[in-house]
Amino acid sequence: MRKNIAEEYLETILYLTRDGRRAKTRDIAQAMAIKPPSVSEMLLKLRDQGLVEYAPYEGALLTPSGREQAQQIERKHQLLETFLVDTLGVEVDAAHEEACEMEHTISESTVEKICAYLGHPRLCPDAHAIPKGPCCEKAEMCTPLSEMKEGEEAIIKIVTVDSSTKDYLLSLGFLPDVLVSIKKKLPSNSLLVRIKGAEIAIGRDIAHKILVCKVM
Amino acid sequence: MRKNIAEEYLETILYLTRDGRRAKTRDIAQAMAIKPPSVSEMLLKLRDQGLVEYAPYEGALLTPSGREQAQQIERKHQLLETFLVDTLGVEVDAAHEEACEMEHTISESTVEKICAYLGHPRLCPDAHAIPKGPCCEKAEMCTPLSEMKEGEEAIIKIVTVDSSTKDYLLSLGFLPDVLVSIKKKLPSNSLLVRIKGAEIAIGRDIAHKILVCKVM
DNA sequence: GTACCTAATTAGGTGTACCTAATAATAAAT
DNA sequence: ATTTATTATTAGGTACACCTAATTAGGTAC
Repeated sequence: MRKNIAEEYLETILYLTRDGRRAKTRDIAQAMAIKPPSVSEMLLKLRDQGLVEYAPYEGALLTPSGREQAQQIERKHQLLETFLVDTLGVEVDAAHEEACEMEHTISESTVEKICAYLGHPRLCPDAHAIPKGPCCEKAEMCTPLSEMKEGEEAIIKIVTVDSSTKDYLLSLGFLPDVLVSIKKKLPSNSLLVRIKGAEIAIGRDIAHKILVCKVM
Repeated sequence: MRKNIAEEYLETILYLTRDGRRAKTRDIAQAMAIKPPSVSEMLLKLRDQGLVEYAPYEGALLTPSGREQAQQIERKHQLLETFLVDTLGVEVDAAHEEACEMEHTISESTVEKICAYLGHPRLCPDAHAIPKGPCCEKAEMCTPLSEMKEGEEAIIKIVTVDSSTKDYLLSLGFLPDVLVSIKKKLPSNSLLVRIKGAEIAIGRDIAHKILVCKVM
């Protein structure tokens, strides 16, 4: 079974079962612009894979694992669409079409990076809610380094910056689970921090992208 | 013939003919991890589509139209890879793999937007040169609004900003081919410009993303 | 309860991209 | 020049996702 195709079915079934009812063969076929016999056939395969609950003449339902996969694809779609529209300025309709294709090729770890890049958005350009991902949960337990006050201490948790900045920060010792203390907040909103015994100045923009966990 | 698959063949042939020699069936098969008979078969189809020059036992060569398509995919790949690595901080190897998939799903117009977003980069993270696209040519004939001097006038050409900023600028009349004149350059590098009779302040960051053509 | 209608399934078939095994062409070696 | 090795092609077959046409199941009307 082709991965993209299975994903399309799962997405469609997720959509059609939103109201709690089982998805009918006919409706799945219609939504995917294919004929009902193709659906019957595929539902058997998806059932064998443990992705849908299905018995002939009774429609289909997602199993927990099928639902999880479907939701993950949907989230990929929404984050891609958000990125295309909000960051690149692609038209909403075109972005939707393109996200439909790209959602099957982007990896889990890359969507998480896009999510962080977009600041863990809660809404898609089409106004649908975007479910939280693992990156959102983590980010919620953290505060940007830029919001720390003088004298406070924190543990570095997530650093989401481009690769050259990342290399620079790594060379300074900015790794997850390392302790930093804020020595001074400069008027430009730059920070003077102490890390591994060295005092380092960090610009406002970068400090905003370093998420830390306050130490009480 | 599936689009993605044809594209994979074209890319492979482009790569294998870099040295001027014709691509051998065996080498194409090896590069694509498939068997030679599959290649022979597909080469006939690609020939019928006018994408490759091919005669049995003589290997394959790209036609002008095939070469153009192949180069376009290659450029998509490189820009995606650059984006993944430089902007999102994805590991180089993972980015390469992912770009291999995504290159077939991203549209021409969206790659152009990514290219502009990245500032028309000339090099890929893997050190290969990225060929110029139409957006690069246009951008070369323009200067960022932020580099204009007080008293100068210019025609707006390309505005590459996120969608909310775009809406804001549109409401002010920042459309292509509209004339702006720089009234004052503020110490913060913000600009006071005159557009359609109104005086408007534009921040440094936004001014950098508005490309204009100087009027002498 | 029977007739009827709609929806779903089964049966059988198509096109695509791959495969293996067998055959043919080219290139290299003696 | 003939044999040998390599490479390419042809022939025939598989898996997949779709299709149409025919059949069967389930719900509704009378």
